[in-house]
Amino acid sequence: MKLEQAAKQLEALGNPTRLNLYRILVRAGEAGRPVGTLQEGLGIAASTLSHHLHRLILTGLVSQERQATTLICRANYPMMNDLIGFLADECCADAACNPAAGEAAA
Amino acid sequence: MKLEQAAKQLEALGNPTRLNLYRILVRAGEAGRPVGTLQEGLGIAASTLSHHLHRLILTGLVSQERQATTLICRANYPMMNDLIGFLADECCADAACNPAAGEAAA
DNA sequence: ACCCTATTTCGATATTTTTCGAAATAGAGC
DNA sequence: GCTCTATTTCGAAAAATATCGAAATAGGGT
Repeated sequence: MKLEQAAKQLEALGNPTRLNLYRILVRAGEAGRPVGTLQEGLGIAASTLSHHLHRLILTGLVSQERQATTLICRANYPMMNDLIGFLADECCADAACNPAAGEAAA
Repeated sequence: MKLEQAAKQLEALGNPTRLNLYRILVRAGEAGRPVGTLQEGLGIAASTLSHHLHRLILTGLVSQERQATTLICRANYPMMNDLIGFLADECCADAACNPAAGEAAA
C-alpha cells in the first residue's frame, strides 16, 4: 500500500466520531447497518453523518449498498487488513519490533 | 485502549508528512534519529518538523532523548503494537473478519 | 562570560475540517 | 403523478491544522 493512501485511511479513522462509526459498522458484520439507525445511535445530524460516511467511503474502508430506500453501510474488512498490514510492515520493516508484534498480525 | 486515544494516534499518523516521518523513525530502529537529520531528509522547515514531532510525541508514538545538544527521536514500538491491536480487535470483534485476513499480512 | 549549533516557541496566514439546518434528490407506494 | 421517508448536497460558520520565518531557549565548548 502506498503511504499516501495509508495516510488517507488513517486520517479517516483518526476522528472519534468516525472511529466510533467505523467500529459500529465493523461490529455489525456482513449484515451492515442502514444510515438511519447509525444516525440514531450516534446522535448527530444526518448531514454530519453523511459527511463522515462519505469520507470513510472515499478511502474504501466502508461500502454502501442500496436496499429500496435505505442505504446499508458495511465495513470493508480486507481494506482494514491491508491497512493493518501496512502499519505492521512499517513497524517491523527493520526487525526493530519486539517479537510479539508478529503475533498480532498472525 | 480507549477509542479516544486510538483516534488521537490514528489522527497523528493520518498526515502524509507525519506518517513519512514516523516511518523513517521506525526504520531507524533503536538508534533513532536526531531532529536535524530528519529535517534534512524531509525538506521542511525546522519549526514545521518540530510541530509534527510534538504531535507524535503527545500521542506516545514517538519519544525523545537528549544527547548533548541534539535530540534523538525514536519510534515507540509497543505503542504502535497497541494501536494495531486495537484495530485488529475492532476488526475481528465479532469474528466478522474473513479468514484470509491473517494470510494477507503473512 | 561568550559564542555556536540544535531545537523549540511565537505569531501569522492559508487551508481544511467539523458541524449544522435547509433544500434537493432517490426510490417506493398510493 | 403525488407523497412519504431516507439520504445527500448546499451553504455557511467556528474551530483546528499545516506551514513558514523570526525570535527565544538549551546545552556545550572556548
